[in-house]
Amino acid sequence: MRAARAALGRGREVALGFAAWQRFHVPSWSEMFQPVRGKPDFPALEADITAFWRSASIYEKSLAARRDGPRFVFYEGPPTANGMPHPGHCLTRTIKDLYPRYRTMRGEYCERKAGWDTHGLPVEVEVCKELGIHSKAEIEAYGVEPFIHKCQESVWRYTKEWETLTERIGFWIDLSTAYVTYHKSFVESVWWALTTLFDRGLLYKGHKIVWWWGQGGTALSAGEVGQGYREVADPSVFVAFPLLDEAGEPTARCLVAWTTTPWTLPSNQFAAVKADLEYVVLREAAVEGEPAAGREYVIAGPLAAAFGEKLKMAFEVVERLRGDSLVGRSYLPPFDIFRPEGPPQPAPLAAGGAEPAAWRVVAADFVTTDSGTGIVHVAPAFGEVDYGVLVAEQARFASGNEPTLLNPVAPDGTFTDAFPMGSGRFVKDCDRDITRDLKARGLLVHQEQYVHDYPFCWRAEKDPLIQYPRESWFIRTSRFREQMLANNEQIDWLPDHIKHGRFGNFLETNVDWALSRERYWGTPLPIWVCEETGQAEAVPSYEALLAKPGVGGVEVFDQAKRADPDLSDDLRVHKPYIDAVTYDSPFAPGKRMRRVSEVIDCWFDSGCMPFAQWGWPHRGGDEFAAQFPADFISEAIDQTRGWFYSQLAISTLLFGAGYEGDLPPGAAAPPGEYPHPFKTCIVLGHMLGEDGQKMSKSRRNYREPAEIFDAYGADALRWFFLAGQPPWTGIRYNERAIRESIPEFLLRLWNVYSFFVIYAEIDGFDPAAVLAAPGQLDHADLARARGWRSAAERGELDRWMLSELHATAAVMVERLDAYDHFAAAGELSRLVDAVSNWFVRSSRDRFWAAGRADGGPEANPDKLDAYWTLYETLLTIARLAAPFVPFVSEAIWQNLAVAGAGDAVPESVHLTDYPEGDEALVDRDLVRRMGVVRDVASLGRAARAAERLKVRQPLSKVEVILTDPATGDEAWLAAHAELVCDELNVKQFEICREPDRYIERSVLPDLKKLGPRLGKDLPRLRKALGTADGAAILAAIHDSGQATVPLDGGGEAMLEEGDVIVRTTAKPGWAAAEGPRAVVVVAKDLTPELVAEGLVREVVHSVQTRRKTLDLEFTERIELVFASTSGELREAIEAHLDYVAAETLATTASVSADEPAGGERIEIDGHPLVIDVRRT
RNA sequence: GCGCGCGUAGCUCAGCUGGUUAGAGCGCCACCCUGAUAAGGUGGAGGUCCCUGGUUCGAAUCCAGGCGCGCGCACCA
Repeated sequence: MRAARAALGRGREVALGFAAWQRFHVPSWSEMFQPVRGKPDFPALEADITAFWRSASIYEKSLAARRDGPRFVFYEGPPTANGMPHPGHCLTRTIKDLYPRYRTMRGEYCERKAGWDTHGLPVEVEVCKELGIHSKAEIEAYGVEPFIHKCQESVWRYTKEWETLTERIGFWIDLSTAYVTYHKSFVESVWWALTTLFDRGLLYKGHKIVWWWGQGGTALSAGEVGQGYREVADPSVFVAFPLLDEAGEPTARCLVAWTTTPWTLPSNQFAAVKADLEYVVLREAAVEGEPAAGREYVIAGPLAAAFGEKLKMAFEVVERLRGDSLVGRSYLPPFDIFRPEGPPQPAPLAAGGAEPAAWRVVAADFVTTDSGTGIVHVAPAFGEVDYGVLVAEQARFASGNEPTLLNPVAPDGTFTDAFPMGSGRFVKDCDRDITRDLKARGLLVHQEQYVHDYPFCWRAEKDPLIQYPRESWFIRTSRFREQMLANNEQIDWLPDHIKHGRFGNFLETNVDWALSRERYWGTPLPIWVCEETGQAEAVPSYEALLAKPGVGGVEVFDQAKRADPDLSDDLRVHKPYIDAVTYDSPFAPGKRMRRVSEVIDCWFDSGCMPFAQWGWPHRGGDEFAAQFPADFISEAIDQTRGWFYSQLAISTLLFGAGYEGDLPPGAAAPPGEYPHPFKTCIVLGHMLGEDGQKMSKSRRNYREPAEIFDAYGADALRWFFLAGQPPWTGIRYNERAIRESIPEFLLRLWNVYSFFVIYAEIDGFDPAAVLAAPGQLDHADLARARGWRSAAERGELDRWMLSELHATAAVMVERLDAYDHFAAAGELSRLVDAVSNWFVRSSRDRFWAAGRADGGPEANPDKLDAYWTLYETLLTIARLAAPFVPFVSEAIWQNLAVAGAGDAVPESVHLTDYPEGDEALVDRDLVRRMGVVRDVASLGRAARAAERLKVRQPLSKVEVILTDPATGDEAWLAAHAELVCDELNVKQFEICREPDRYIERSVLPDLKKLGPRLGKDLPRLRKALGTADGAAILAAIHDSGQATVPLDGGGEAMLEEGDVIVRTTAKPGWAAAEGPRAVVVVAKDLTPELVAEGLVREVVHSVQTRRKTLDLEFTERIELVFASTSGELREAIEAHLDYVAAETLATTASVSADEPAGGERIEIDGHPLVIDVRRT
């Protein structure tokens, strides 16, 4: 292929193939560049580029070229492919593409291994929806084996959409070697991690109150619970607990307890008060004509008033008492399902004496007066704190007499027969009946709605979670809190407040990781238990399992495989097959080891990804060693407690001191600065819909990514993400904003590119012809071309452009190295604006000047300079822009570099080195001074506009007054008189000799300087200077070095050089405009000669318009015939006939009073004119 | 409730180590320019810089207290 292309000579054919190019380039007449269409079809262009990258394996080549470079390690946080990708994923994929691309261009070797998160509740729930089932019983009835098969299929449901998106947005990543969390190799790495934790005593089984998903029959981790909070209105009830007298009979005095979970009242075991808090006993005040109500309420003193208001009743306080005086009193619980008949029976305490084991007032520190009544209903089965009360009470009683946990709720979240009223119904659904019953029995003191956030299952959104006592497996992460915090210190977070804010806070409040899930589709917990003794051991791999003595049950999978040869071998390590594998117990002769039934939290899978993606430590030692830790990761903010945490926690626990001893024999130890798994993390904001609300399918407040790609292209979307706002602000996904970002950058760049190609063709500018060794076509490479002149030899405009170019490159590198692509994009945008609106604009004449640009005998050196400058600028911009907008950059590179130089230059812009900027070409003084010229031009246009002097009308003179003559810019500006005259269409440029005619100078104090010195006198000085003669003060400072200003109300202030700022304002009556650096005045007076010239310019403009309507080529010659009844106009045209002909490429031109047959009838400033443009 | 972030033009956002007339882009209006034109230029309209109080000669910027929005946390019993 390479040889074939070389045989074609200078590689004219473009790598994309000509047919593809024709779609966005008009058919060629050229020898150099493919002509560029003025109106690019970006989506079509991108499709062609994508095809080119794929067929030419550009991504693979970009890796191969950097194989020996330093590593840049990137981790792909695995998405789940069982849902459609949405705009948020486009953002992450854009950011994840930008930095690897950039780093690769910088010479680093950046492998990009894709990954898929495949396990867990989301998948199971999806499958259940599909099967129309919900509960675990239904899954069991359907069969675990077919269910698992469904899960495995479901995981790949939208893979195609994901792959399409990935390629379409230009995210370069290796999908073919993607890691998959359900693969055997991945699972075995996770097993190794769990075995290591188990052997170190960090994985334990605990009896705890967990957040429980009743319908799903499993506990959830803190992370999962956090995802499901929702605001709901729950019943809020105030319930009377009558205190018992010595005989065990209820009295009229009642404790008032408050709860938002009436369904926990049947399980009440204690009432808690705060020992040192004051409580009051309230009695309903007597109302005239009615007997005083007999009942008394005990409630915390500070809450009594609010309580009275709620009940809209007047109470009198009959007694005040401290909380500890209530401790030990028995009361009547709201339900008697667990309570024996008769008075409470005391049970012996460990320390001697006796007390009733339950339904007794206890003291507890967690009681507050923030809300409620200061008396807490304690149901140990359904609250972590409540459970703590029970454990503490149990410790007080003599062995065998402890209070037991009372639990009338089954694991599926329904009441058992122990509570007949709710038997078989979900607990929360019984709140209303329970409340009604309490009311009927006179125990309901008050009822209202309480709006608060309550957790629901993050996947089954209608299922509320409940706190529930359960045996569950935990990882002792809380023991590593300090180490995790220390490791966090070493991570660079963007934005940096994440480190000590969200993420740091989350680590501070770390609790043990509730790891196990009583589910089906997940990494099985690799723990086998002796059926006799209950002793357990963990198994680090399938191979280790097979090596166990007397292993059996492996054949279950083999049989299934025979029945279905398509069955994936990866399922060997999954339920239900793995559950069949048992082996001889080392703990009890003749007994078997059986696996526990649980699978694990899928977040643990993804957190193991740094090593599990290679199957380490069982295999992949070299890869892991080279790819840990990551230099860069990026995900959205919801991953703080997800993937960001799981990676850090696992890494900290596993790779802290002494991990080497836990590696299997022969496994490579990981290198690097352990144990933080990533060095830099960009935390992305959440994307919002068009209306600023959360994106939601049902609200239809965003357009599908595919539609955006089809309408505007991937580069437009990428640019919108990268240049629109810093990545961590919540991004409004706004179609209008995406559309509008095109002209301001992509199209502007394209226009310059198109301009260059058009004129390069006309002038025969052909770099490839004069470059023996083009290299990467950077400054040094171009210097070897024939006819090339160094920057020092070129004009100021060229030097200025090159200076801007190289300075911008340097800043962009500096910004991108700091992961600040937003600022880098801003620089790039400014650069493109500078090329388009100053360099090209000011250089037009040079491109249109006589002579060729081909290095031949007719060559015009200045013209050639302009081409070389623009050529270098465009190529460099293509490379600078490549990580941001990879498609357009590639299109420009293909045409400007590959089309001419063929194999002699890198085949793709993404195979070039990122420009770093050549400091030697940067001339900051020139840039500043060019800024002055641009200011003057801009002010001149403003002055014209203010007087309605249109630019086509030539004026005699422009005068400039510089605000600060000391800079020495005067002479420099005078030297650029031609440029200014050109821009402003004036005949003469002058630095004003008598500025006082046009301007006034006033003197302002430099507050920053004088503030600290004068303090309170400052306002008076400002007032004094406001009315003072500025010129006199300036003169005084100039002559004697200081000026004295008298202050109102006495005293004076002394001013020295540098204490004041001079402001220049234009006097009224002149066509003048003022800016911070200069005042520009244009002469308004018109001589007949100037008027005539103005008319001629109008005529030329009309002819050009006519050429355009006739669709003439830029170089096509014409014949011109004018006719006008206006003598003034005829004279003007006649006087400038040569000029008109030259400007309009007319071979002949004539003007007469007689109207010709053809032609267009128009009016020029009130003068009638007929123009006849004829093709030659 | 606690924590993090945010509140500046119609929209999207800069500015915020205190300093003079608070900026940019887009949108809108007017005019201009147009041999790159889905461009470009100049001007204009549009602001209680969320509120209140404090520190200071001076506050969009610092401090305190509110209010509002987004997100996170969770022993709201």
